[in-house]
Amino acid sequence: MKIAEVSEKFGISSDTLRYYERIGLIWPVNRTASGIRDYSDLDLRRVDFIKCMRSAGLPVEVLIDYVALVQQGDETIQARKEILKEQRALLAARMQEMQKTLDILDHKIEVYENAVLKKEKEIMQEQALEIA
Amino acid sequence: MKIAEVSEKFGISSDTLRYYERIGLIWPVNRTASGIRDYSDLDLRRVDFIKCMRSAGLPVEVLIDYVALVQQGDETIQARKEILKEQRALLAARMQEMQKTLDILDHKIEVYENAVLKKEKEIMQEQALEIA
DNA sequence: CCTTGACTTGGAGTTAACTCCAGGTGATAC
DNA sequence: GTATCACCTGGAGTTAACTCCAAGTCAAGG
Repeated sequence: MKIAEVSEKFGISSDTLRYYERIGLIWPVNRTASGIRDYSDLDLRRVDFIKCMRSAGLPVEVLIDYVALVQQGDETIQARKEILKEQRALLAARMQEMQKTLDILDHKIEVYENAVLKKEKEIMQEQALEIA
Repeated sequence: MKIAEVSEKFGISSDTLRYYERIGLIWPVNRTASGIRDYSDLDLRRVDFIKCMRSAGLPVEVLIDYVALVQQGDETIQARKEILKEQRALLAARMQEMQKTLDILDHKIEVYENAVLKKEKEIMQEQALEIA
């Protein structure tokens, strides 16, 4: 699969895909004889993983470290697990913050809703007075 | 309340508080005769609101627009509600993305956990062989 | 065969959101 | 009263994460 197809498939620009590879966020992708990237199924799964992690806000730097550990083999399993656990905790904390904000937004929207309804009612009564 | 105290209370730097005021993210704060900011209770509630919205990732630019509408009075209630509803939807979508990532992280952590346990077991068996 | 278009690289530019700095003023501690 | 400290402003600098650009190479269509 060529870079433009991968870009299309995941909604990530070709520039970003090359950037990710350059900084070590995804493994080096196989090339055709003329040097053009040819993404394998494994490459696609790696892109998908990084896309998922990035979409949740995990920092690029942390993910680079993680990928480097994966490349170093089985000896780093413990270290990888620790990274994921830490990022999992941070993510859960962010989500809790966001839930708090969501609740406040819902409350404010409801208050505004009531304010709008009240105003409409007043206007209707004014119109009723005009007709009377 | 002086800026350093507000900074302490909310965990927002004085620089950021001044920056927020400068760009219109929070209302102008009352000053003492010599020009020093003196945050009122209302100011504190505004800071708290902005802190909450920012912590959930609502863009500064959107919040500036929202605050400007609040300052324009009751005529803008409908427009304000629309902004909040849109941001609420975006926030919920981000949270869903993050939940997906959280699930994947939990799965991976579990896989790593099992890998670590398996390795420990192998080592124990080796030790048992040595002793035997 | 030649043009068009997708690909390549290294490096520069952009964006959002702060964060820091220099230079200056007023208030407080000793 | 003087030294230190928090505060002020306008503007410059930083950081993360892309995003764009110039200049060059290769492959396929007409």
